[in-house]
Amino acid sequence: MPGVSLQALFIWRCSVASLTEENYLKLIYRLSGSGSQEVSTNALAEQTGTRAASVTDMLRKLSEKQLIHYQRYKGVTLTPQGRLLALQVVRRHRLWEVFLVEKLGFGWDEVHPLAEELEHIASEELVRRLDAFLGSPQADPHGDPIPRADGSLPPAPTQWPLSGWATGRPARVAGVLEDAPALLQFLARTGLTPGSVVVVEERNDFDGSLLVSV
Amino acid sequence: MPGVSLQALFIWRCSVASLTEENYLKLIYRLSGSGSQEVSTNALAEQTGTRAASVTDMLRKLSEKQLIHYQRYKGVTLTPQGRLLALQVVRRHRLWEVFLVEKLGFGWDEVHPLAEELEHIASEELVRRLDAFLGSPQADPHGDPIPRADGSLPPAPTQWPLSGWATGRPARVAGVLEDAPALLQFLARTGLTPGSVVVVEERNDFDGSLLVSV
DNA sequence: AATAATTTTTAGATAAGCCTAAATTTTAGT
DNA sequence: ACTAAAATTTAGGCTTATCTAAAAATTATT
Repeated sequence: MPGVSLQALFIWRCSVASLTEENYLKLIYRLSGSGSQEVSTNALAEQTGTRAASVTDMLRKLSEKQLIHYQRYKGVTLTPQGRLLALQVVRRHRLWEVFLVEKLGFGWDEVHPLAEELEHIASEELVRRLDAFLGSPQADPHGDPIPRADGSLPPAPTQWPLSGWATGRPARVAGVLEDAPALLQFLARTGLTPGSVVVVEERNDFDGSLLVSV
Repeated sequence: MPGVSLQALFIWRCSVASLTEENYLKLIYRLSGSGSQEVSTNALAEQTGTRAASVTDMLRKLSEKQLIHYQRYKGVTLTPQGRLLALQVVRRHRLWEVFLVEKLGFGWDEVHPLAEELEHIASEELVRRLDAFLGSPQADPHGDPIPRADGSLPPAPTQWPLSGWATGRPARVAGVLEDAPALLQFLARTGLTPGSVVVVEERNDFDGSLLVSV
């Protein structure tokens, strides 16, 4: 019987990322526009609420773990492994948001902070069962697509920014790009929720504001 | 208008405990037999999988936060605040276990590790809604009582003779009615001790004997 | 192209939670 | 009661993720 060289074996290290590392990967994914552009150290520092020096430390670490492509002073992008991890975190986040809204009756504008905590529970079995329990939803309560278990994305419904929509022509709200609680609460109060139908009444070009009827 | 002394105002500091601190409080609650006896440093070290020196560090910290009564070399007990925090963690743990079994279809024996993670999400609104969603259960899938939001405990589960229990359905041994030493030794040898979980595999009606797995 | 401004990195420090090794206190055995 | 054993604490270090301050690289301006 011929010997088999152990050098020939490779394994996937699963769940290599700490909670903090997961948050960095998720953020890099978001700021890079789903993975296309490079993300700067300062941009990450601003979004994480930390200092650039701390970000640099973490980037070196993620780079050693082969989760990002990183060269000093040049910004970062995700590797395929890093991208998959980021997408799994996003998947968990959005599934929990569906749960919180559909099953527990939370408002769609209240669930983001809770999902930020729930998303870090990495059990694949849990995610599989949660997904089935919710009926394998394609989008979260904000209208954002939920990545599949393999990291692929369901087709996004075609969407345009409301700022470019013609006045007087009805449009259905597909989602909101920001997740600042104050903004989401304001939108919820005025009825500007995903699925609602709105009409742009006036466009004020001097400051870019819109007068919208729901 | 009469002045109101600020000395008359007391507040609850909410969520004073880190994840690790919560785990210590929960463990002290359990090892103290729901708060009655003192717990030793070594007992905590054994259960947390850490060294006694690390436990001492944490005890000093919890003591400064007024969550435990602690005197060097004398063991610890929970203060009322510490006890309430521990009970809230236990409440969340057991509610999530009900969710995982009843809603996601996990086996009752698979849910503990997941609940260990979910229990640390401290949002009171989340717990309130989860409780309502589950129909305010009184006990978790193992039959353990779920503390109420105010820290009170529902009446302990009623007890039945094992001889009348359905086959295949797990049961927790509550006690033994006889005290013949030979019987108790036999039961101890086979692991049939109070607190152990058993399943009746076969019932032999001809002689009333049971085949039980522990 | 040279310099000023900005961005990013390096160097050295801190707090939480853990460690080992050594000292101390308590408990148990004679 | 006195010593041996066990339990507990103290002292000093390590790692992770953060910080500030200073140095280096890049980008922008003149």
